Amino acid sequence: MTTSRSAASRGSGRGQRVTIADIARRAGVTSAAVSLAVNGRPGVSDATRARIMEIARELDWEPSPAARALAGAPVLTVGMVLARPAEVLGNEAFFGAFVAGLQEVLSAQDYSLQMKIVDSPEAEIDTYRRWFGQRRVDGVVVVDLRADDARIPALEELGQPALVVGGPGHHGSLPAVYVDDARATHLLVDHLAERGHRRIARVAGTAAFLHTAQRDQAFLDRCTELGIGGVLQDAGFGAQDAAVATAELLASDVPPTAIIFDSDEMALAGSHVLAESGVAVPGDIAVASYEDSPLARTHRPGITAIGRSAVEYGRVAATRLLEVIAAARRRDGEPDGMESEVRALEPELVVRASTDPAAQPVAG
Amino acid sequence: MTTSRSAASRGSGRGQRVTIADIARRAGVTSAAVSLAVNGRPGVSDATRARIMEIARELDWEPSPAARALAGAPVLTVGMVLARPAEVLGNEAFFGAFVAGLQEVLSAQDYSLQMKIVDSPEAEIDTYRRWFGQRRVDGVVVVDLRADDARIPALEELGQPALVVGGPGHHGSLPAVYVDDARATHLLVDHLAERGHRRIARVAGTAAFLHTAQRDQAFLDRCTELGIGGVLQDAGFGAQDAAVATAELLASDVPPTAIIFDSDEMALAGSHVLAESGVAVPGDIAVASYEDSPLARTHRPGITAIGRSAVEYGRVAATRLLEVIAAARRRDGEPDGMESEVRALEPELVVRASTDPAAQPVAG
DNA sequence: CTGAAAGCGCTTACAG
DNA sequence: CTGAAAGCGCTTACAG
Repeated sequence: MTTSRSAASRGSGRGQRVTIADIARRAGVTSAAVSLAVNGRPGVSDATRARIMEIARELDWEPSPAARALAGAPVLTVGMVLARPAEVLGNEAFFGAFVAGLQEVLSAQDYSLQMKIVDSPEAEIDTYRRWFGQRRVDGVVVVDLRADDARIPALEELGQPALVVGGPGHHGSLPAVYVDDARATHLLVDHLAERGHRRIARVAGTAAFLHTAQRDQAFLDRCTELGIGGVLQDAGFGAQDAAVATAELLASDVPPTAIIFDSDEMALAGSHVLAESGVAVPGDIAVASYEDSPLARTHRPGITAIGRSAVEYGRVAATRLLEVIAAARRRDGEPDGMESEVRALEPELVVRASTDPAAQPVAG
Repeated sequence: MTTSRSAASRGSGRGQRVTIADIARRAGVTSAAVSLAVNGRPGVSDATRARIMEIARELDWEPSPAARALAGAPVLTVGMVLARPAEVLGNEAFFGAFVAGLQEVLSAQDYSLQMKIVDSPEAEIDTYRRWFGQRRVDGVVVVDLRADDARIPALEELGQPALVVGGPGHHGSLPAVYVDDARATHLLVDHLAERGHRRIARVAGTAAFLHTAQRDQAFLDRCTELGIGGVLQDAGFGAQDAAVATAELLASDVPPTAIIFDSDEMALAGSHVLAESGVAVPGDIAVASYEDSPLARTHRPGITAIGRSAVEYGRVAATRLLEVIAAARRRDGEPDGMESEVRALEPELVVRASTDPAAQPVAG
């Protein structure tokens, strides 16, 4: 510590940082002019703007996000907090794919995703409060929506940009995007009914989540409408539970002739149980899934599934959240009405051999 | 816009933010004293420190990350950039699990993960440059290590905390954590050899990644040592390619009696092909995987795999990076020697019925 | 269209 | 152990 470098090592970094002051000096203008120029705001002539931009490029200037944030500009970060154990998330195909889709859109707009894992919904709400209090994020995306979710009123009260993934309903006045699960359920049940099934089971995921309840309801309703027997089998979480649920269905007095699973992971696990028990798919029992994946596709027989990818879901969510953030910034506190708009993703059915032997050419 | 709120709406936020100045006023000290107190630094008496902390809590004070960062404190964020398409990432079980593990450790230390998807290694390097230039991150984790990876020298030159996931070798002077792939390969090959296999195939993933090459080498070497026939079959990416590779192996003149796949996704896809072709597992051909997952476990027969979970890998990586960041901060520019230390995760073999019929009780 | 200034909320030497 | 001040790098009214 013999050399003096107090000025450099204090403050923000390595010392040789180039700032708008440097650019201003070179351009013979004030730093305010530089700020206006680089942010594309009116207030400088085209000529000086061009000169300033050129110098900024020459000097390899990078704006300081900290300084910008401190001065009140957006921090270009959106947050997502997950109240589930890491192990569980890691096993969910949905999670990685959804995040990847979010990232793709956010990165393209120079936005970052900030994630945090907590262990309770209370801790999740607390995190939102702190994040917005600290101005750490410009907005948040809320996943794993539940019925009467405590996070919704908390977020409404905070009055900050938030996008709910899930619904419809139970997202209060917040904007939301969701896959139309009722529609997806109809697609699945109708397809099976058309193929002659009269006794269909649904192996359902975690009951706490709203979409699970919605699928349950739609499933039962549709079965009633079509006059076919619908069986509901709860299966908690993941592959293990789905395997158990499938075994239970097999053991019942009158097993179903078709099973719809809540995810590809569950469908695969269930299929393994069927195969092990010598049950032919789809000959004895047909199999379908609410979620598609490469594994569902390469499985033999290929598994009929709802084809809305989680990646696409992530993209739509990110796009919508960015809109909400932009709107909030524009009105700066005044409500605006249209930002609570809800957007639904239309599900599509991908028919494969697990429900239709003709769907998959032998040389596939 | 009739009400005046210029002072409030300018600057950082909603106006009613509580700052260390507010605390200082209430406590009858300067804001400098507050700063020292809340950061646990010496310079204030225990009594005033306690009083300050109490007031901070009462006022519900939250430090401003922007202000801290601008004043030179760590930004409590680590970055990870991925040069792969979102779709590919989304399908990788490894990705989600690894991120979940990272998150778990980082969140506990109040650190955030910042991710970005780019479309080339050059863009990745550029992102590192900008992130550190902007002081957006305190460190980065580098994944998908390649042989002679251009990112390594770039990061070395930047001289900022970085942790390489992968190796050994090819990570230059940077600290690294890796799963010992040579060891994992021995575990797999030896296990198969012990069970009498004399012709083993390896279905390998993307050739560009270092660990693929290392597994190739270790595989060939070990086969030679044990005097058994080793077949290498390249399979590019994911389920589809693995299915094709497996079909090709089946079509060869003398098919192997065992196949080792690079990931659980590939092993599952390959198993589907085997099942479809009427090949008994493990009777005709045994199957093993370098990566475990719930699906590999519930598959029938359960798939023998290397049991080091990606979640755990993420945890170790985060822990190590945090150490490196702390060390860098302590020495403030002076090299320190021990932070380039490399840490290896010891792989474990989980034997299941895909290689050993006795391994899985029928009533599993 | 341009200049000069205040302010965002902290941290960190430097004097007392 | 405590006070007073400078500085981090921006943005945003406000005057000219």
